This record gives sequence, structure tokens and C-alpha cells, in this order.
Amino acid sequence: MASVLSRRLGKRSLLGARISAPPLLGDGVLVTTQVSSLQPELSKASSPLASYEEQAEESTNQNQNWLALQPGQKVYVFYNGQENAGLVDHHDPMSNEVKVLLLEHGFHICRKAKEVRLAEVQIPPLPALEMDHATPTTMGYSTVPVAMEQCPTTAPIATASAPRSVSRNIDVPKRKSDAAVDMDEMMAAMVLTSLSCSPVVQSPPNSDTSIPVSQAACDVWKESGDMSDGGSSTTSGHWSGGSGISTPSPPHSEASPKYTSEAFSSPRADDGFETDSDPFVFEEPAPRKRKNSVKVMYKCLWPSCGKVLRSIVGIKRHVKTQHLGDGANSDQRKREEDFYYTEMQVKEEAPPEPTGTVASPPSESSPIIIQQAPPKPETLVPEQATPLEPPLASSALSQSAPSSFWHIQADHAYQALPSIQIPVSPHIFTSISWAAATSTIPTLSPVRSRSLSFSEQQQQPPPILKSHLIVASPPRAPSGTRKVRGEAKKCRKVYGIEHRDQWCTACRWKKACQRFLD
DNA sequence: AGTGCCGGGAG
DNA sequence: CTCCCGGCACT
Repeated sequence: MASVLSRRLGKRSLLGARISAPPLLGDGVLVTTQVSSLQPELSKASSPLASYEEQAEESTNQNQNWLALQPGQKVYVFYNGQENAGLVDHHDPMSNEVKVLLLEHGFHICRKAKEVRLAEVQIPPLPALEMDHATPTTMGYSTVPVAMEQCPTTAPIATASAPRSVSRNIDVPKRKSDAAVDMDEMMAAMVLTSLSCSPVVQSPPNSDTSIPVSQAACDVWKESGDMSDGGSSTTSGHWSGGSGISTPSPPHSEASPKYTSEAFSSPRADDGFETDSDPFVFEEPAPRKRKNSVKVMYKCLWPSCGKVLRSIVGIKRHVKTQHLGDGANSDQRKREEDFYYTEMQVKEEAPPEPTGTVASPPSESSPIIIQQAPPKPETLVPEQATPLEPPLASSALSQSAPSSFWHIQADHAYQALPSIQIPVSPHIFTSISWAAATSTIPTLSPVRSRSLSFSEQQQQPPPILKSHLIVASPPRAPSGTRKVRGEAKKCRKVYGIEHRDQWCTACRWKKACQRFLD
């Protein structure tokens, strides 16, 4: 995960370079040598650098010559048919010409950047930065034009400080262009990211690095709230979803209050994930940062509504009153509301962004659902289905049978069930988390059998069907989950034990017969 | 006793 | 996941 992110960051911009360069090369170290020696271990240590390396490599092709052409840099140029050592006096990025002071001759010549060969193979510490942004490039040289006027003087100076010049040039960014800000933010993010990989060092470096850019960093967390949020939540959705799902769903509803409060009040994921490896560790910083500047809002998901409210209560009321109507079946309504709003993280100062945060983190929305979904699954599915498709005329029955179920072929239904049920729930719940959807699955089984029987019933007298279905669920509760024994003939009766191979699969497996449904 | 099928185990 | 079966509820 960390690597993914870092890769992503790396590609987006070169902050990686920015980050590592100043601290690493800052002190007049000869970039050429230093960097190369540092890089191996650095790249090992943190992925950001690795991506930086990629960048550097990529960049070498196009920018090989000029990107490192800093004033004072030692280069070779052809003059009078032979290669002469010289120092870069000025490199004009626009014309891509380089003014070089020939050491042997003591005067300047202009050469195309292509014709200039670097004295050493340099790994541009920051140049990567420049290649992405024209501004930085120009900026890096912003002082040069002045110096150019005084070429003679500049050159010697440059010579003296040649080794330094590169790094000096590199960590100049004093101005705060947008790009720079971005980079800072990204840089902070990356530093935090990479640092978070090593728990030991985690906190100290964190604070150190983030201090200068704390504000920016905050913004990053907020800005990329989508990204990191979405990313982390997406992933956390997977992780927590995975772990959450694996645990039995009943307990969920029991522990719901705890769950919910955790999810809402303190989004920090570290509590639960302490012992987990990188991915989880990585998540720590984000929630913390976010906690300060982001607040939770609730958005109505009702088509063409999009109302955003601050309180969960408010949104529920809104959904209930505005969209669901205060029906008699308040119990259903109560749960139904939950599916028509989504939690979203909103920057405190900014108004809720509909698009960015709409994708509500599954891991966070699930608690809501779980919290409030009392163990009464029958209504769950139907209720969800109703808004999506106009209520069917045939009353409670049709409501309780999602259309998807109807297409199940009786004979294969048993086998098809697992695959059908699962896809159906997410479809219905749309933005609802898998965890939630999954948690309902077990309890859904009753529905399954009912709807299945319904498909069978379509060929049979409706009255029976109706009564059966309506009565079915209540009676079942007292008698456990046992299905009422059907009257229809079953495979066993029809084919006999001797023709067991002709039984439907379910019958063979001693499951509810799918061929002769009641 | 016969039947239907849930829950769960084995591979 | 498929396949199987113990064991229970019901007839």
C-alpha cells in the first residue's frame, strides 16, 4: 500500500526529490558523488526515493544535458575541434543555449545545450523538479541573468563553489509558487508516508518534517482527502471489511454502539490496526490530520436531493420526512433512512463537495447501518428495492421479492443462490458498504427461500402464495429457522432413492429441494 | 419410519 | 466452492 501511494505520489510530482534533496544534499556536498552513494540505501529505505530515481532516469533522456547545467557546473564543450573543459556560466532554457566559460581559454562561448557534455554523470537532485514545472526551471535561474552581465566575476565564484552550486541552486525555493506549495504538501505527505513505515522513528521525524509545512500538510490531508481518504477508506474498506466481514455479523449489531461511536468520533484507524503491517501503519497519520480540519457531514443520497446536514439525526429526519414520508411502519422507515444518506468528510472551511466525497468510505458507513439495523432482515431488502423501482402493485409480497430473485431457475437456484444473493445486495444498497451488505446476507436466507418459492408460486394459485409468504416469516421465528415443510413432492419422492442421480442438486445434498418448491 | 433440509465438515 | 452427511423437525 505504502508503495502504491508513494508510487502514485512519485508520478504525480517529484516532491520526492524535493524532500530528499535539501536534507541530504543540503550541505554543499558534491551532488554527483554524494547522491549516487546515498541512493542505494535510500531507495531501499523508502519508496519515495525509488520513484524519484525513476524520474531521474526518465528525465535523463530529454533533459540529460541541460537539466543539470547550473552556473559553475563543470562541463565539456567542443571548441576548435577539441573538447574543452569549462564551467557553465549561464544556461538559457528558452533557447537551450549554454554559455560556457572555457577554463583553458578564459573566455565564454555559447553552445547548444546538446553540445555540452557534463563533466560527470550527475544525478540531478532536483532537476526532476524542473522538468515538470517550467516555473521552477526559470526560477532556478532567476538570479542568473543578473549574474550574466558580470560573467567574468561570476565564473570564478562559481568555480570556487562549484560543488556547492548545484545543491545551492537546488534548495533555493524561497518563493511560494503554487507548484511549490503543492510540492511541499506532497513532500510532507511523502515524508510522513515513508516515515510511517518505520514505527520506531515515526513520531519524531513526523513532527520535524511536518512542522515547516504543517499547514500545507494539513491541506494535503484535506485536499487529498478524497484520495487518501478514499484511498485509505477504500483500502480500509477492504481491510476492515475483510476482517469485519469475517467476523460473524450478529455480533456486529450487538457491538454496534461501540462501533459507531468509534467510527464517528475518532476516525483513527490505528486503534484497531496497531499490530498490523505497513498498510495499516500508513493509515495512522491521515486520520489524525484529518481529525483536526475535517468534519463529518451527512449527505442525502435521494435522487436529485443532495441535501447536506451536519447531524446524523438531522439527515435521518430529512430522509424520513422528505423522502420516505412518515409512514406507519416506522420501524422500516427508520432503517430505510440509513440508506439514503452518506457520511462525508468535509473541510471545515469549505462547503461540502458533492462529487469528491460522495463516495462515502464504506468502513464508515457500515457502522451506521449496522448500528441501526435491528435483526429484521425481511424488510431490509424490500425497502431498499422500492425506491429504485416503483412499488409493485401486488402488495407486501412483491415488495419483498427483489426482481433479481425471480429469474432464478428453480432447478439451479440452489447453486445459483450464493452468487445471486451477493451481487444483489450491493446492487440494491448501492453506496452501502460491503460489510453491511454482507452482514445482511446470512439473515437474508429466509428471504431467499421465500422469493424462490415465489418463483415457483408464479405457476400456482396466488392465494396460497400470499398466505404462505406473509405467514412464513413470523411462524418461522418461533420454530427456529426451520422451514415449514412443503407439501409438494420432492425429488426423493418423485424419483425415488434408487434414482438419486436424477434428484436436483439440493436434494442430493439434503438441502431444500429446488426443483419442486412448495 | 420416512422425509425434508439446516448446519456444518471435508476436500 | 462442491459434495456430503449428522441430526433435527415434521409427517
